[in-house]
Amino acid sequence: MTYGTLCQKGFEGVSTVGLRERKKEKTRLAILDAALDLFVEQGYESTTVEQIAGAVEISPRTFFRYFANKDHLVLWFHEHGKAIMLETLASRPQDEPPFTSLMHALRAVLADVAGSAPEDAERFLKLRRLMDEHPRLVGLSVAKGAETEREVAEVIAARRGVDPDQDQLSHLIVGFAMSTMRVGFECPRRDGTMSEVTHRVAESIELAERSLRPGWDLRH
Amino acid sequence: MTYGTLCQKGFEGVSTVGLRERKKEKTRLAILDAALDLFVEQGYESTTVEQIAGAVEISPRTFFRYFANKDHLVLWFHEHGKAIMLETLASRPQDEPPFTSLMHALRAVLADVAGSAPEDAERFLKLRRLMDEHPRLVGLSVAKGAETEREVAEVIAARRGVDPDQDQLSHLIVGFAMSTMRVGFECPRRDGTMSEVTHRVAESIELAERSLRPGWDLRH
DNA sequence: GTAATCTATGACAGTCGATGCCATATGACA
DNA sequence: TGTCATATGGCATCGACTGTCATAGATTAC
Repeated sequence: MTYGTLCQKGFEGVSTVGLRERKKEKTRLAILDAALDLFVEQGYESTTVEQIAGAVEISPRTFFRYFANKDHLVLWFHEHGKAIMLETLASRPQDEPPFTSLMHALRAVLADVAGSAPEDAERFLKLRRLMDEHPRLVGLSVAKGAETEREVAEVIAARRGVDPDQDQLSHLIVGFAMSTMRVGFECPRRDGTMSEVTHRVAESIELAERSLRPGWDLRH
Repeated sequence: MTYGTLCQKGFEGVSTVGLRERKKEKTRLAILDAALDLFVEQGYESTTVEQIAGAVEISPRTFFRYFANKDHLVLWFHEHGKAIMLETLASRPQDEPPFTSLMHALRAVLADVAGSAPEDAERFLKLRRLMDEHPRLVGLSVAKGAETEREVAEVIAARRGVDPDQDQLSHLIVGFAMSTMRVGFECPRRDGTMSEVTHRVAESIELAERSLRPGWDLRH
């Protein structure tokens, strides 16, 4: 599975997908690209939905049928990352130490991003540059990440056989894992290429693993 | 220093503060309390600024002179927490391991909240219950926390004598510390008393310290 | 192929959060 | 008391959304 999967909804053949569906996905990406370009040009706040809609020649009302709100343009790729994370997690052996599984999930997300189609990679990097200049977007992103964190914590708690509302360690494990992820993806500021991202994430994973006591995530 | 400090701006005597200042702080708290009650009653989203303003008999325009926006009602106590955190951090010896200093800062925030005046404690607990029911508010809170995290990371990097844009470990240290904080403060769901919060935060600090390798935050 | 049907879109009106501007009221201070 | 600073309210306006309805175009049934 690659980063572009979300945009294509599988390959069951044209007949299943239909003209309608394909056109919708094309429009969605057109909106996304137009918006990102406008954001880079004139900033996030000062770009209006009306402008974005105008750039792709749809009505503002239609814009909101593709993206629930303006923020979703920026948070959109999170959905995909979350999906990969949960899938990977489900595929790991139940008796693997949770943090190890989470690092595998993180690597899977990274591999997916790094291996995505050029246009998708472009979008990803553009978004990342955008966040560098707009702290508010980082906030949005982190908040979305916290949502994922909550979900993942439930999975981890279930796997450890404890009640997520009682067990702090499950939350701590996931919290540390998400911190590792954020540090890897967010702390850039050099050339901003995909290979840099890959390198940085690998580095932060290594750092985290070296920092934790062996077996810390196995206690009850 | 107690949690209420922000609401009173010191004790240099009435003459320095003046009627104006005192009235303003009284109004600010009145708005806050009215808003929290309305939020509990009818939810965050469905409470309008007009209603809040009406409840304290001010104009909506004036509301925005006390709180930059509706979200600030909820994020307000973060400012205070951040201030304590940075103060505590500054007061710790430069050669103390960074994570240890951060845990001291966390304990200071906790002590402040726990030792605040009854009305302030009430506000804090009410807010916390509110967040339990409104995921969006948790998101706001986390986003605000991310901002703090960034600032704190700069302090830690400076202290370690490294460039914050180059050194991932500084970010990881602060990320782990903030995760510990969130786990302690956010994972509640029992009686919702202040003593429970105290207990939970202490627990998460202990858990974090036990999980990390001694000296992990000293490497370069 | 035509009719019935489903659905994506646009237009419009309306709500709410937020901001700038100006007039006025009220505390501060000499 | 009079002057000055500032807190407030009212108004106009913008921009993000949302509900509703009519319509055009795609899909399916016959």
